[in-house]
Amino acid sequence: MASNIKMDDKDRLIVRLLSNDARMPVSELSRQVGLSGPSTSERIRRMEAGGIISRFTVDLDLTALGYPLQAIVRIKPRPGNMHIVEDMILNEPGFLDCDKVTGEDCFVTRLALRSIADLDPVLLPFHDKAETNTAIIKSSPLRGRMPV
Amino acid sequence: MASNIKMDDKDRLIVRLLSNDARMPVSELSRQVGLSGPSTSERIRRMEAGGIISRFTVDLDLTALGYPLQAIVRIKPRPGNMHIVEDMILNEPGFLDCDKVTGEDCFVTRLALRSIADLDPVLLPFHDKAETNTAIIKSSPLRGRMPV
DNA sequence: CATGAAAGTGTAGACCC
DNA sequence: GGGTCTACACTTTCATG
Repeated sequence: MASNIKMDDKDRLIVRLLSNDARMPVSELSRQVGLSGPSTSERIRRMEAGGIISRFTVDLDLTALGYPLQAIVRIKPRPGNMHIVEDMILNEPGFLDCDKVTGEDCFVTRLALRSIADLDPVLLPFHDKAETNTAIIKSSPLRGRMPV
Repeated sequence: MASNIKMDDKDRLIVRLLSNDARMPVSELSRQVGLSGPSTSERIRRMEAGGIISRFTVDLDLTALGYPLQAIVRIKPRPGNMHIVEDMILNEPGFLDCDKVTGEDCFVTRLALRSIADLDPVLLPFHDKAETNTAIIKSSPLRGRMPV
């Protein structure tokens, strides 16, 4: 297990700057943080090795990609259908997130759609193996924030 | 609204490579895509301008940051408390996502916790303004996938 | 979309506190 | 142990075909 790496304020600033622009050059990062280039590189490398930074990636705009609609779908498999339902979720590319949770529902998922007409066809195969509850997302006041 | 940019296979490959490592140099990207450096840079710029790429960022590991627990919390404000409840969510740093949805619940949120003991104190202030329903996340078979 | 020169950037080794 | 400095190799950018 990743032994808990300790972060100081400079580490936190580096992470915050990289969150806004992961391609920011080390030279500019170091300027804003107040360290030399090599020190800044070394801190980034340590945070990657320590597992704090799991990867550098891009945020894609689903609307621009042709998926202007999203829904939260809670899925409760009927007895004996747990694994098959999980596989069905993983194999339907529209599902973006899937969390296995305690409580009444078993899966809470996020589904991307090209149009509302696509909702029924996507959920239809589930209806003999699970109960589903769908809520269309009207807006997302908060996405992907990190705790301070 | 972002006029729908058309992407070809090379664009999709660029995006896929950048998703795995947003700091990959353009030189290596261009090698793998089979284009010159400037052409590759230009495609990245176009996808940023067209809104397909909303930003370059880092994925942080919440467990390594000291938040090993997450929960899905559905929040249904009592009449008249809609805006106050939304503000309370935005002002509690533990909430990572908040979606406003149709249906019975109004907000579906994702909450990060340092320990299970922190759940009650975080939700306590909501109890006179909303009904909440909490499901602890046992595992996340799928996080942040993009539709093919 | 590719090429080539100029400017900028990252990395490694030696050194310091 | 962590930080800095310098120099060299690599990368990006811009103008041009």
